[in-house]
Amino acid sequence: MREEEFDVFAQLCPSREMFADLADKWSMLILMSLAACGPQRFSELQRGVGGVSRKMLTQSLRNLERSGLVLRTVFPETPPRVVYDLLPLGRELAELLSPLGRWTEGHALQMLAAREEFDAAHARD
Amino acid sequence: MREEEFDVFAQLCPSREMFADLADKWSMLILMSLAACGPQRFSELQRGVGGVSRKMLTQSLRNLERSGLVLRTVFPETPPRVVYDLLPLGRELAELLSPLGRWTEGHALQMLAAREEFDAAHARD
DNA sequence: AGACCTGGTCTATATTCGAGACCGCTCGAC
DNA sequence: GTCGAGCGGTCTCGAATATAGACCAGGTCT
Repeated sequence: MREEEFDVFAQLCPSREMFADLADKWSMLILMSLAACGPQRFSELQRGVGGVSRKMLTQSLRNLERSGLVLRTVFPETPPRVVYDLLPLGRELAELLSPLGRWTEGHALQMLAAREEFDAAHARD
Repeated sequence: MREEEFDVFAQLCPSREMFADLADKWSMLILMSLAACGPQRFSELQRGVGGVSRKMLTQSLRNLERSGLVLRTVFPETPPRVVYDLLPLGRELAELLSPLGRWTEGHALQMLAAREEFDAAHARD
């Protein structure tokens, strides 16, 4: 029993909603950065994940925090420090995500070549 | 040598551009569907990937085709059939993606619970 | 004192998405 | 033969979303 309970391919399945939230450029890069560089504060993450705006960083982090993947800790020093770290659930996920990043880096050239070929073939129309 | 050549975290790196294209709900689900159910025609994919519009399906498939991940074949029968299948590059990627889908299905409940807890904690403000 | 870093929020604009109409073609039912 | 449906798309429109950048109240550095 409980096989087939959840299905990411089904539009109305809760797991699909979760998948749609996680299958996002910034969320994935944030988790990968936390996995690769350890706990980081807000501005470290912003520098680590090149090109992310403060708004999207805040938004994605809140989402990850809400889903129990990331822990946000405020150290009440002066000035206060805010540090983000992976929770066990987030670490599990990040371990599936990191290979994806490495694969992309390793195959970027092949994909770029395919794109040029495709574009050349379709320019002749 | 050639270590550090590509870096998905760098905003201007070609691999990051590729990553941004692939780290997309529909592209990932399409690759996963092709990996799980084998070659499929356009309308089969549309039914398989619940909730995708024809527009986004076309767009994502073109993108995957352009990057050399997916092969589009038109069988000149009457009426013509259009079949999409994974190329080796796409199959490699799909093999990293599928675990992600299964993980999401397996941990959806935990994440939903975390969300409820988070929302409850922040409603008391 | 003036400039910068911190962790954000807010707004205005640009981009993207989803819903649905439309298309020409072919098939099966009536 | 004609009505409706399925095929593989394209086009358009309004709504949702992303990006860029200003702003903020503190504290630190020079």
